[in-house]
Amino acid sequence: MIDPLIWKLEHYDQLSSEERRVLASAVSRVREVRADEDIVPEGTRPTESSILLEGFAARYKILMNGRRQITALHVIGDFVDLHSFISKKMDHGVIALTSCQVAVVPHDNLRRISESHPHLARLLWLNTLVDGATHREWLVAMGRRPALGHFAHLICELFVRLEAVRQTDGYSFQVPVTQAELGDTLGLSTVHVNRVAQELRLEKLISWQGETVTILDWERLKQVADFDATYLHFENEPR
Amino acid sequence: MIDPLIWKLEHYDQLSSEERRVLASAVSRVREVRADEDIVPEGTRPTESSILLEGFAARYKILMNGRRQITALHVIGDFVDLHSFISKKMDHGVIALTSCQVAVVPHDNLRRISESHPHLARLLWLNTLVDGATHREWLVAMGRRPALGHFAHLICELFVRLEAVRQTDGYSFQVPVTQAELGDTLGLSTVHVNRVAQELRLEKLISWQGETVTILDWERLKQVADFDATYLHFENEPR
DNA sequence: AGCCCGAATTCACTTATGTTAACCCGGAGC
DNA sequence: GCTCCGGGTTAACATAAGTGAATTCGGGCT
Repeated sequence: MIDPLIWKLEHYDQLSSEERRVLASAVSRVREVRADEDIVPEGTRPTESSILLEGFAARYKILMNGRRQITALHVIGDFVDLHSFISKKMDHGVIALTSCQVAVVPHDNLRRISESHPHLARLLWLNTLVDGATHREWLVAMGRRPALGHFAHLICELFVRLEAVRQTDGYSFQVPVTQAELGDTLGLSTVHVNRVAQELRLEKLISWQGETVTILDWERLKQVADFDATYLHFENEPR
Repeated sequence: MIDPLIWKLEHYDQLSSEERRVLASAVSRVREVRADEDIVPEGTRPTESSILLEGFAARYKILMNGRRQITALHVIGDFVDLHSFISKKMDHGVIALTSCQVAVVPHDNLRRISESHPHLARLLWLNTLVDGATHREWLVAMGRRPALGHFAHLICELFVRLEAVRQTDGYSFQVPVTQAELGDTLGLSTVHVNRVAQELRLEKLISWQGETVTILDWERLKQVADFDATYLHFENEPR
């Protein structure tokens, strides 16, 4: 059931069958969340963490002036709020962008893992570190890349991440995210997201029909995005 | 010697004297780094991590077009590359903004801590989680706050973080960072940093003479910045 | 006291992106 | 087949922030 997470962790390092078993048995139940509902609301103190099994989710923060910034997009296999196991209080919300299915892992089970399976614990730690590295990459994109490069970078990242959890079909994959949500993600207005999306299509870098994105020219897209996947740390090595 | 780090961790949770001892004895040596030199270069695979004992440092990334984005500012007591213990390869550089003194902790020692002192390991994990939460806060500021609020937010954050490691004097503290470096931090041009800094002074929110910043009106500054320190997780509780 | 040099400041001008408001399109439901 | 509605698209205009270059400031050195 949590195979996508296992696939992702196995991109980082070898997992023993014992570790796979421990991880799978840490799940207590599965929960359904409807689109546009919070998977984890800001300000709460969860006693369990959630692994996304199906759907798309986003971490976000709402400002006083009502504007929203999405700080992370989550796909199948992502542990969307693993950090709450240690940081305790949610300083942001996690919302379901589509209807979602999540596997729930009680913090007590995570604690047991951290006490008795240090290597697995380190891989979970790494999982949160990659979230952090991704935040940094987004900061760079937001601060120093033009809108076109920023958008292209996001597409490159989604492609590589979705490929790792077997959610791509050649160069095509599903991105069930509206342009308004993309605006909140990229820090742009909806109108400008539309302009930039059109330029990417005009340049024959991608096609985007409905929810299906297809990368038409991976090399040139990477170049426009100045994309380097190092930060995702998908390199299997002893950790 | 690593008291500032201990102070910070003790803001998160109680440390046992054994844990303090283990942490202190994990340090193998102290290193000096001159201003503008890398403490940890991008692309390397460190075998040890660094705790900042003296000075100011920054994590950064240089783009193909030569532009730079600073993704984190580090102050005394910060573990600037703890993540390299697990992620192995540096996907960004860490530069000394002033001359710096750093305590060096071999990864072998960190591994031993992760095997034998799970609670301490969780606090180190938390240390990296707060880095991540800070990245998110910066993303929000960068994407959805006007330059003035963004700048104000950074000052609020530095004040709270410096206070935790006893580097403030009332509402005054040292920020040895040029306006050009602030531009790379905030994602703004040097000229605009200057304009915004002047507005903050004009509004009597802060004074900034040489390297000394003084907050003149904390309440109003927080309000302009829409600042909420929750994300720093300085709340002592069992982790 | 005079000189240097990096940093801060100012100025004039450009541009990327935001805003507001229509308008259009396609699929879900009747 | 018609209507509704959320999303996508366009257009006209406004503005925050960038650019390039000159000027000033201030602390360290001679």
